[in-house]
Amino acid sequence: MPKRVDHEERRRQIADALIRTAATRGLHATGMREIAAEAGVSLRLVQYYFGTKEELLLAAMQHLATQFAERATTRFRQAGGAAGPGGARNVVAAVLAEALPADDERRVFSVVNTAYLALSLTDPALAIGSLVKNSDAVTGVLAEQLRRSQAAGETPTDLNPDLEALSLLAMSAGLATSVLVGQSTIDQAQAAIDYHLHRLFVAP
Amino acid sequence: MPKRVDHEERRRQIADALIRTAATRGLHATGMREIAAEAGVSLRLVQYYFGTKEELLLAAMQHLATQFAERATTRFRQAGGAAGPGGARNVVAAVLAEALPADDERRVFSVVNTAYLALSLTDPALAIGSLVKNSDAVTGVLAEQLRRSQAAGETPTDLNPDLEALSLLAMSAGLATSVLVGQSTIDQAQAAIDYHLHRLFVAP
DNA sequence: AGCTATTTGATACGATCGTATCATTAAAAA
DNA sequence: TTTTTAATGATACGATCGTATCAAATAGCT
Repeated sequence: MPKRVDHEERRRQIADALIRTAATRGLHATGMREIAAEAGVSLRLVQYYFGTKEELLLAAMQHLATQFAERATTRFRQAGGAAGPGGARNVVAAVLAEALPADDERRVFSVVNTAYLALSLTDPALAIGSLVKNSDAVTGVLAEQLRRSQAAGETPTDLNPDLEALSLLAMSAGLATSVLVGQSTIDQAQAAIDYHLHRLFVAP
Repeated sequence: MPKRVDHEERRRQIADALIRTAATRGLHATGMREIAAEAGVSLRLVQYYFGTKEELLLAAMQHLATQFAERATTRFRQAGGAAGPGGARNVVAAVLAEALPADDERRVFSVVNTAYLALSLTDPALAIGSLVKNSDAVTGVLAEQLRRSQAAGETPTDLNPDLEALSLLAMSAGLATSVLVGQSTIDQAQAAIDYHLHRLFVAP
């Protein structure tokens, strides 16, 4: 038997290289040769693991969504999880804050995610699939947490969980791009999120 | 004296063609030849009015920002303007609703605007200039209107005008992209805006 | 050692892109 | 009618891109 290599690991490595270069040179301007150089492999190998560039783009998009989901999960677990009093606030705060480009890692995500978003609006082959499904699920989670918090008496009952969830997620996404273009600072964006958290969650 | 032509008009015409094709085929995928065909002129003429493609891209971005500002102005004037009771609400509602892709015209703006946003994040030559300045000015207007409404007793004094203005604009932008990707409908996005307007403006 | 999966190398092809360069025509104002 | 500007036409150039195609070399597992 010959050399054995984890194909998924290699694909992740190459996809990471794409994401990295796309964050600095732009997604559309990132070519196969540049990706190979960034990944430290040959152009031929990129073709070996991804037959076509479209396949690579799709895999990288999926990878980006997965990474984001993992980071969000980690963050809200570190915040104490969803159980017990104030748990709902932890979940909401974690999801909203995770979308902000607070450090280099998250900035890369925001930039490339925006690039994929723009690209998918006109390229039906990309179909945005992963990203939308992700956001859709998150919206449901937020609404559910708000309802749970309302039942626990920690959130005013006169607010609409569904509309709040939708607008909160839209707001965090909008704040992220606001920071990216330099219109507002990270602190301002975080302050806006905290401001709304204060409005949504009262003392238990 | 020879034939006289309004150069600015011609430039607008070509820039419009760029915006139109960019909304359907993508900004990066839109070539000079395609723009010329869409504008109904020769490729040579596009080169005549715009020496380089970068110049054309910048002019079209400026044009896009101008069109948006004009539409927003028209809308809030039709809503009764800023004077008198409830005027602040008119201004805020107009600005927020204008950002939503409610019809084809606004959808084109949202799509191309998103494309420019993504492009400017990695292309320093574009520098996003027009768009950011626009959003920055709008944020100031919103905050000012909220303060005025607070002074008139039509808005709760315990809310923060600056943070509200920043998050409202971020929210409308986020809602716009949410509609674009099909995650939510126009009605849901408008409902979210109305929901927050109800929270911000009470009976006089 | 031998088989096999992995990886690299060196190109080359066709297409498309932005840009440049010739020349010519159309038309309106003087 | 002359003059000047607007506009078109037909290409052509160099570059870059995704992709394909030849081949060879490397290295682990049995």
